[in-house]
Amino acid sequence: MASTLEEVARLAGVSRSTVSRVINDHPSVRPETRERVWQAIRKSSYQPHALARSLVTNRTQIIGMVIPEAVTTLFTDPFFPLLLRGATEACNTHRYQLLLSLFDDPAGQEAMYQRVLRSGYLDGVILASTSLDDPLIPDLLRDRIPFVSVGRHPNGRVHYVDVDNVSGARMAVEHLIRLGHQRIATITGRLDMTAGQDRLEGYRQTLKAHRVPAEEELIVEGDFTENSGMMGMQRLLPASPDAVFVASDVMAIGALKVLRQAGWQVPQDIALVGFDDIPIASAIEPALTAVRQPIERMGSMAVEVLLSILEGVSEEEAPTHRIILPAELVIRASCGSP
Amino acid sequence: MASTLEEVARLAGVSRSTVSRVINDHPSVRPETRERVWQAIRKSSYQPHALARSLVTNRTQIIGMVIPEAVTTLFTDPFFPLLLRGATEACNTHRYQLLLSLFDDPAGQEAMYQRVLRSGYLDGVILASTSLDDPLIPDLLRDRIPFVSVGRHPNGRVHYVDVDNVSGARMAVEHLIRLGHQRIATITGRLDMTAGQDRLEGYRQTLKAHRVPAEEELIVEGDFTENSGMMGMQRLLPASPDAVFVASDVMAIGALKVLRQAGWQVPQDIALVGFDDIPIASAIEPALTAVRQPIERMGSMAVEVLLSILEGVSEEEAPTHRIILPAELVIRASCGSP
DNA sequence: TTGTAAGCGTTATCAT
DNA sequence: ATGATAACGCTTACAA
Repeated sequence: MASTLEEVARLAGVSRSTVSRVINDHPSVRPETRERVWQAIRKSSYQPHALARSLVTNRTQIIGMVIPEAVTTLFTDPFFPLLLRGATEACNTHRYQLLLSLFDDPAGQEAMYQRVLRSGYLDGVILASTSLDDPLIPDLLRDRIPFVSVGRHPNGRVHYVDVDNVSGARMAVEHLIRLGHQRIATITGRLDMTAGQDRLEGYRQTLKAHRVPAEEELIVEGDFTENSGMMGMQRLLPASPDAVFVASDVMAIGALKVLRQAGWQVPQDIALVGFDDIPIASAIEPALTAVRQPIERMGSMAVEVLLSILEGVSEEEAPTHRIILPAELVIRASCGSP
Repeated sequence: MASTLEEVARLAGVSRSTVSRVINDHPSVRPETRERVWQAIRKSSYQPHALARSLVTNRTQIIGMVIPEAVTTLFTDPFFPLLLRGATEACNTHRYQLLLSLFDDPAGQEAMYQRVLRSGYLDGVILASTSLDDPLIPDLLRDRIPFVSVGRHPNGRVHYVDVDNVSGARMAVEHLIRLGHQRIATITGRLDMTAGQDRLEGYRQTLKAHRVPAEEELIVEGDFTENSGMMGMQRLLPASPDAVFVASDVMAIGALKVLRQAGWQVPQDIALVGFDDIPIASAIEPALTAVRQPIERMGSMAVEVLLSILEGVSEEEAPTHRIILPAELVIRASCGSP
């Protein structure tokens, strides 16, 4: 069934090398030979053995998508599916494959790193949602494994693709201020991730710019999960904010549940803005005003950037790619109208 | 950096074979030799080259997860992320890797099939949500590529893992009947998939069992997308059903939107039951009563079954694995109470 | 217990 | 333009 170069060669009455040349579109093959070889290839329904090829070319056409341990629980968040879809789309157009690695336990992560990342199976890696202190990044740098991070990273050698979290948060909070809200609270994302930090930063900047005093009791830390959104809202209630900027839609849904239970009306009693604009945002009651990030686009861009690095002519210190995509505010019902 | 067996062997003063034996835990290596070799391995931070190994063992420890073209748009449905999570989990415990293939266009699918499935990169494949007439299944059978389908398939040689769709649907409709509903409609799933067929079958069986006449105007076909749920509900309104069994939660959300717009109260004016019990089901207002399927479990089971096939001693006609996991009815607010 | 050597199916270099 | 032949890094008989 799985025929080899050798058999095709015999069938066509040429040598392995010639068949190989035909397969790889090498110019110096006489047209009639080429045709004869193609016939033999079709006849034997030959398919090159990717492994054997990779062994010599040092290219597998496979890139890894690594999502570290801590976020695995988060996988129900539509963020990852969308990211994946963008990434696979780009892979498809470039005839690359995507190997998905969800690291589940911290112990396994190191083992996985050795086994997968250093095994020669991958041409490069996309890293999603890593925390700032994730050992993966230094490891990858040390081993010179080409990778692109989805999410800003301070290290100057890390290529990344990100959304403009700071200005996204600013747009959200400015919207709330414009609507006349005074006590604007926030439920932050994980603060050991730049996305969490940046969204908080945008929140702070906006309050400052509008001379609204930042009260620490109006800032509670979440971790992007729905549950942390519920806990956060719970802790916020006593401070009686009149608006909350929630750093992710999933957390906003959690917050909404708590508000409903506590008998607060949204947006009458309190306004809510989310971040992400995942599909459910428009399905819930009231429809959620949210900062939209181009998640799919980030996935495909990450792949594009990685491939451009892989095809980089000069191994030597090429510039670090740092791509920031714009965010956008989608206004729905959860903030009411002015 | 990437050292080879050869170098380790030189460092330890033994031959390549011995190092190979140590790496592969072959028993016949003298303990002291083994120790010496391990030291050399650590010292050179040697990592076996997976490709080279695979070339000779004919095993890559990679399995593919294939999601055909038509469903790619569906990828925002939490079904797939959950399935993926289950699958990766099982892969992690068995030290396998998962290669994700989303086929985006029908044209590309054939090319992809040749390139990926027949290239020798995969030990086996998990197939998700294929339609009955997808050419992939006959192709895989012909090429004797080991695979497991997530979702029942009538071909007797297809191994599969599925949820008990018929009895799940029965539970849903029986619940509605128990609550006194008379005009029970259904928005079906894609009828070119067994999941869609089976859920409709369960609906029909139950009506029959309870001597409720099946009116064809109460049956509309959907395709599992939210949009088809909206369209389906739209078409159902004139028939004024007092309950709807919707074959997926995502469609139920679409139906809910239409009902809201039309001014129908759920559950006062009409009851709604979904299928899947994805996380949002409990987040929306009113919380959705739904048939729960163990999606993650299906993902991990599919992997387990595939691996058991791969490790199957006798290539010869082993029995076809057909695993049906139980469904469960989760009662919430969308049907009201008796 | 250990080493030698023959592959695995390609690509790539060098003659011809 | 084509064909030998040597890698690529590993496993695995077969010998010793």
